[in-house]
Amino acid sequence: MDRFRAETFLPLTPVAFDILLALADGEQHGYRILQDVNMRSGSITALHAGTLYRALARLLEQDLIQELSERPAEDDERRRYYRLTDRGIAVARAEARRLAGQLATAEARNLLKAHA
Amino acid sequence: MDRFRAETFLPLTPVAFDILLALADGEQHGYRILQDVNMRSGSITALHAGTLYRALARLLEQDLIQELSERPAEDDERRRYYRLTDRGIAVARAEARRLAGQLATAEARNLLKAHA
DNA sequence: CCGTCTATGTGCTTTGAGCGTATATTCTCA
DNA sequence: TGAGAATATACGCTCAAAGCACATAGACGG
Repeated sequence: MDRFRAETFLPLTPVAFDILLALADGEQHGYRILQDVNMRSGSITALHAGTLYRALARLLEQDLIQELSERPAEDDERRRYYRLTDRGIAVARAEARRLAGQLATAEARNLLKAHA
Repeated sequence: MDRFRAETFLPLTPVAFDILLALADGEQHGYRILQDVNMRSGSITALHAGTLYRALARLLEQDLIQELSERPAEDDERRRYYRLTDRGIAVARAEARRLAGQLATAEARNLLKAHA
C-alpha cells in the first residue's frame, strides 16, 4: 500500500463525517447509526435511510469502515455491524482538524461573536 | 418573507462554507476569494475556478451574498465584488455552530486525543 | 393478529463538484 | 514594445453524492 495520506479523502461530505462520528463511539449497526446521527443533529438535517446505507457501502469500499463477522448472540439477525478501520480513524481525525481550522478562521473574522 | 430559518440551508457544502468564510473578512472579488480559500486550506483541497464561480452564482440566487454596484476607483474593471448579506451571515454562523457541535462530539468520543 | 417500529436496501432525479477549456485583460520585465 | 505570465470570469461535460419515494421483511407490543 503506497503511502496512505488521509488528506486525499478530504473534505468529507457532511454525511460521511456524521457516520464516522457515530462509529467513533464503538461498533454499531446501520439503523442505530441513523438514530444517533438524527438525535445529534436535532432534526436540523434528517439523514434518510437511503442516504445512509449507500454511504455505508461507499465507506466500506474506501476501507474507512469494516463490517464485523462476529455479532452478539440473541441479537436481531437483520443487523449488520460496522466499526472504524485505522484508516477511518485517521481520516475522521484529519477532517476534525480541518473543521477546527475553519472554526478558528470564523472566530478570527468575528463571525461567531455578538452583532446581527 | 415567511419566517426565515438559517437551518434550512444546512449543512452547507464545504465549498460554500469556505466562500462565506472568505467573505467574512469583508467584501471581496471572486479571484481573491479563490486565493484566500486555497491559502487557508494549504493545498489539501484545491478549489478550482470553475467550481468557485458557479458556487458564487448559487449563493447569489440564495441571497446569501450580494454583488456590489460600487467599486473602488482605479480598480481592475473585470473584477466583480461580493459581500455577505445578513442572511448569509446568519447561515454561516449557524453552520459554524453545527460544526462546533460535531467537534464537541468528536472530542467526547475520544477521536481527537492520543492513540492510533 | 394487527399495526408499528426496526432494519436494510433499490430506483429515480437533482445538485454540486472536478476538471478542462475559452476568452480577455492586466501586469512584468527582458 | 512585445512576449508571456498572471489575473479574472465563465461555460461544457461528466461523475459522485444526496434527497426522496418505495420495496421488503422480520421483530415487537398490545
